[in-house]
Amino acid sequence: MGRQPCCDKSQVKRGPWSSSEDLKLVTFIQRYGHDNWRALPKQAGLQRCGKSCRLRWINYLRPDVKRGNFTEEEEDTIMRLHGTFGNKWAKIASHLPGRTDNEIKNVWHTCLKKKLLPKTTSGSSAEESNQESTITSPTASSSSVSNGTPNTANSISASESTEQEGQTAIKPQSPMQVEPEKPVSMGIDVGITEAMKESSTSILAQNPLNSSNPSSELNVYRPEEPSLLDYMGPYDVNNTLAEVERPEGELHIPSQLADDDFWSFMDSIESFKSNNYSIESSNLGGDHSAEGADNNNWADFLLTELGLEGAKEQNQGHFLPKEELAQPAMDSKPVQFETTAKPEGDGNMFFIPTSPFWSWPHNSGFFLGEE
DNA sequence: AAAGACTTCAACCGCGCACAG
DNA sequence: TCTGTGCGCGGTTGAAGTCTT
Repeated sequence: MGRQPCCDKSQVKRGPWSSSEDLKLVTFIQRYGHDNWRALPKQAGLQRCGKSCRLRWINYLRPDVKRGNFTEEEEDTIMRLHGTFGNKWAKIASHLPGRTDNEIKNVWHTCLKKKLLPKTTSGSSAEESNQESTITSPTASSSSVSNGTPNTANSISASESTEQEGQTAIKPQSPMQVEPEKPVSMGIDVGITEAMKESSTSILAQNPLNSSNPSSELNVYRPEEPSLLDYMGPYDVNNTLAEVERPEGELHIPSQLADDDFWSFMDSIESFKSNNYSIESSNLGGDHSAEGADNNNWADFLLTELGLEGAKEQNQGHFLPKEELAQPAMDSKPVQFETTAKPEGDGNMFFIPTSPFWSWPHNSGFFLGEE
């Protein structure tokens, strides 16, 4: 009797994940964790199988997952560890914080294997067969370590190897082990172009908030330019608002944020909408002022500032998908604004919406443009 | 400019292992 | 000890992107 499939294939969606599905998954896991992958899709309202959710989370959505090209150091480490462990990708990944086994496996097959070949001219066939043998025979790799093959990749110390067996290597931190009150940096970037990812640098390292945040050492992806997605402050899963310093100056809104899910999320935050604040702003020659009940729809306000006020109505009550909005220019559009009043609390403080998915700049909560 | 070849990588699949009952 | 269930791992696939002709 064969093994039962993990789920009813006819009932689940397959293929690439949409930003909407990502949003659902991340939001759910941030709030409730992932104790039971099998039950998670149903609870989160996803038409996916649990396995698919797990894979998506681990390989892509997890906050500490590091994206972008592998450094030379990382590549060296992979080659060295591969010589020791063979195709034990998960074990190799445990040595590379923020990197997933899948990613390492891919980079091995696409780049590193080729790099290794030119080095092994006369003995290339033996080297190759040795490596490939690890695919079908897990023990083959360990024997290759002990057989004295003059392979620099085998130079990992015995103690290190043993240590790995005990799983004491750096482990990616489970999101639900993160206290909600602690600063959480998110590498999620729905709506951000691949080009931005490619040019990404570690703004994280420059952020003083991160020096006290151990998890931030994982060097997650950050866009080169600080943006609305670059929020580094504390994220409270139980409260979708974060209190930040009163924003003044330019609010840069990347066009990539013109995403259906983002705007829906912004509009969904009742507590934010009910805050009685007023904003005076000007953009593209037009002056707008917004005050409390007169403009308690944050998404509409921002769309107005972006000159996209008609977008929602044009699409049967929904905002246009990002594919249509995020063109022609992908640059940030600055919105000049100044808050003038806030009835409650410290006058220098201001509430901004937060989410596990959509984030805001660190420091004042907004990216302040040049004077 | 178009077509085909090649590369990349996200996602899928099946199996083995661990664990609870 | 046996059996069922869920998770994690490693191999593979295929769509999309890039390069070459």
